[in-house]
Amino acid sequence: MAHILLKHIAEEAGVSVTTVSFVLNGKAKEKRISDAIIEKVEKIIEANNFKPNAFAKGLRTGKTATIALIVEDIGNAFFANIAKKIELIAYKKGYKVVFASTDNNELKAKELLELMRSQHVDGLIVIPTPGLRPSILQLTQKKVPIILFDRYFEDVPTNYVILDNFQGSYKMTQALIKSGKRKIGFVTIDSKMTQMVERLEGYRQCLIDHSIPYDEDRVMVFPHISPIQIDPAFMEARFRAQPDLDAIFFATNYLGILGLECLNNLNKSIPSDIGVASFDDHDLFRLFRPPISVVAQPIEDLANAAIEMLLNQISNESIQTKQVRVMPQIIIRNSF
Amino acid sequence: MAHILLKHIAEEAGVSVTTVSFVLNGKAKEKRISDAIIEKVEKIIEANNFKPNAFAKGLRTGKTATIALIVEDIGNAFFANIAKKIELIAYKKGYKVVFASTDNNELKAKELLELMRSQHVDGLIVIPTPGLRPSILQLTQKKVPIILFDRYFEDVPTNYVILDNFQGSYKMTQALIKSGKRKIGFVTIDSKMTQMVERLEGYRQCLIDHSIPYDEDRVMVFPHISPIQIDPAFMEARFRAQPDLDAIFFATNYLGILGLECLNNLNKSIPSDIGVASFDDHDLFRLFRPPISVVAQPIEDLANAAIEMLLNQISNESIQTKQVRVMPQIIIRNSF
DNA sequence: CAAGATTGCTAAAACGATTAACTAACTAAC
DNA sequence: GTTAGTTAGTTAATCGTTTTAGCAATCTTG
Repeated sequence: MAHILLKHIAEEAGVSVTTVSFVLNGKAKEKRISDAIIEKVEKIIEANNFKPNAFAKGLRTGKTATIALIVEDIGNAFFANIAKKIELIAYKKGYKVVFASTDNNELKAKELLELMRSQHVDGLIVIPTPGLRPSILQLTQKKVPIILFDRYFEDVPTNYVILDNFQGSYKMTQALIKSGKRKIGFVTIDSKMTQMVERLEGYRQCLIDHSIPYDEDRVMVFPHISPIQIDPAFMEARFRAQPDLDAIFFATNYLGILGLECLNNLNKSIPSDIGVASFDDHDLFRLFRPPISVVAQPIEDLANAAIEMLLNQISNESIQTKQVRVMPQIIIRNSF
Repeated sequence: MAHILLKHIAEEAGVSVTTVSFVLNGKAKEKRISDAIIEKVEKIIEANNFKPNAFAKGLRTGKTATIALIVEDIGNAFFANIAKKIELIAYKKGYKVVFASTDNNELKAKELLELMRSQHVDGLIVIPTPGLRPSILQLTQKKVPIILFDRYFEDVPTNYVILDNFQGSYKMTQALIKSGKRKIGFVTIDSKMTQMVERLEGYRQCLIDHSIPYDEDRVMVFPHISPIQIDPAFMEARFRAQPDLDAIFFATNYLGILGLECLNNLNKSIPSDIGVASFDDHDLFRLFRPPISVVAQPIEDLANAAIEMLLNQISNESIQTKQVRVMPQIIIRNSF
C-alpha cells in the first residue's frame, strides 16, 4: 500500500469517512458518535499509524499549523539561537517552523515572503530588510498574522518585538565613559534599519549627555552584506586611521568578532591599549582573554514574546497592534 | 478579493483554467498553445502576482519542492552553518527547506520524521539519533529520498555524507604526539553514534600505533543531553582527577568551548600547562589566546555533497546507495 | 399514538490545482 | 469528396480531506 488514507481506516472500521474525520479531529463527542465507535476507530488509526494528508487538510481548512521564521542569516549565532527557541516553543504548541534566510537580499526576502504566503503558513515572524516594507504593509492589510522581530518600520503599524537598542547602546556607552573613556569609536554597518539607527543614536545621545563631543569620524561604517564578508584588512585600516581612540564599541556580534581579530592583528592589547565592548553576547566574548563586555539580548524573552504574540494573533482575530520592547542586559567584563 | 485563483486568471484572459495551468507549468508549447495566448496569460499572471495554491498543487502532484533538514540543534554553530549552506543551495535549485531540531530526543526525532513525511517533503537530510534507526530503515524501504548526515547506521543501507572522523581524530592525535605529548586526555560524550565512536577510535588507534598505552581513565565521557547543559564544575572535577595530563583533545565544538572555560577556571595556561585541541572550528577557537588547533569540517563540501546527492535521488529514480566520506582539515594553531 | 426531539451516523459538496481524454475547426492527401 | 492529420484549445475527473445538511431510527411527551 503506497499510502494509507482516511478511506482505508473507514473501510476497516466499517464506518464512513465522515465519522473517521470526526474522531480524528476530536469532534466525535460533539457530533454524537458513540463511544464504542470512537474507540474502535481510534484503535485502527493508532494501529496503522495513520496521518492525514497535509495537503488535503490544508486545502480544505486553509490552516497548516506552520509558522515561518524569516531571519537575516541562520548561520549567525544570534539568529540561530533565536530560531532554536522559537522552534522549541512552537513545537510544544503544535506548530512547525519553516526557516529561511534573507541574506539581507531584498529580492530573496520578497520572494521568500511570497513563497511562505503561497505555502499558506498560519503566521510569520520576520526580521525585515529595508525593501520589505511594501510587502509587510500589504500583509498586515490582508490581516495576515505577522510579527516583526529585531527591527521594525516606524510608519507601518505592525506588531513587533525588539530589543531596546537605544537603552542598550546608551548604557554601554555610559559604562565606557564612567570608566574614563573619552574617545570612543563606534563600529557599525551601513543600515537604515531601526535597530542600527537606535544603537548609533544611543551612543550619540550618551556622549552628548556627558558633554563629550560627537565626532562622526569615530563612527566607522561598514557595508552591510550578508553573509558578512568584511575584509579584516579593511577594518584594520579604519582602526589605524583613528589611532587615538581609547575604546571601541561594536554594534553587532560579527563586527565585534571581526574587530577582536583586527585588534589582535594590530597588536593592540585589551584593555590596556584600548577598551572594547560589543552588542550581542557570544561564547567568544565570554571566553576571550580578557572577556568582553557586552549588551546581551535576552533571547529567551524575545523569542517567547514573539511567538506568544504571533499565536495569539493567529487564534484571536483581535488585531490590535502591540509592541514589545525588551530591556537588554549590560554585562560588564574586563574589556575596559 | 481574498485570494486570487487560477480560475480568476482564466476568466480575465478568456481561456480555460487548463490553458492557464499549461502556461504556468511551462507546458504551453508542448500542448500547442498559441504564442499570443501564452503571452497574454503570462502578462495577467504577472500583473496579479499570482501564485498557485501550494496545497492544491501538492495534493494533485504529490510534489512540494521542499526538503527537510533535521539537525540535532539548530542553535549550535556547526549545525547552523550547515543549515545555512544547505538552504542557500536548495534555494538556488528551487527548493525550500524546512528545519527542525531533534535535541537528541528520540521521541521528538521520530515525531519530526513522521511529521515531515505527512507534509510530503520531497526528500530529507537527517542527522540521526540512535533510536531513529527503524524509522530510517522504513523510509529507505519506501524509497523515500533520504541522506544521513554527520553520522550513519552501519547496518542500514542508506546514502550518507560524513566526515572521515577516524582520520581527523587520528591525525590530530598524531600532531599532539609529534609535539611531545604523551598523556593526552580525550573528552567526549556518551554517544554510540558512528561519528563519536570513530573519533574515539582514531584517538585510540593513534596512541597504539605510537606505542603509547591507551588508558581508559583519560577518556572523559559526559552525558549527551541537548541543548548541552554540562555543569562546568562537573568537567573541572574530571580535569582535577587527571592532574598529570599534558594535553586534552575535545571531541566536539561545544565540549571544547566548555573545556576552555574550565581550564580557565582552573588557571591552567595553554599551551604551557596543558595542550589543547578540538573537533570543529569556531570563531572562538580561531580568536582565542592562544588560538586552538582544530579538526575542521569542510562545511561547504559536506553541504554540497549532501544536497547534490539528495536532489539527484529525488529526480533520478536510480536508488543506488552512495556514501561520501569527506576528509577533515587539520588546522594547527598554537595551542600545544 | 401522533408529533416533535434526540441520537448516531452518512452522502456529497467543497477546497484549487493538474492532466488524460476529448472536440471542433482547419488543412492536406488521394 | 471523403479520410486522415494537425492545431488550438476545453471538459471533467482527480488528489484526500473537512464539513454542511440531512436521514433513519429511537425516544419523549401530552
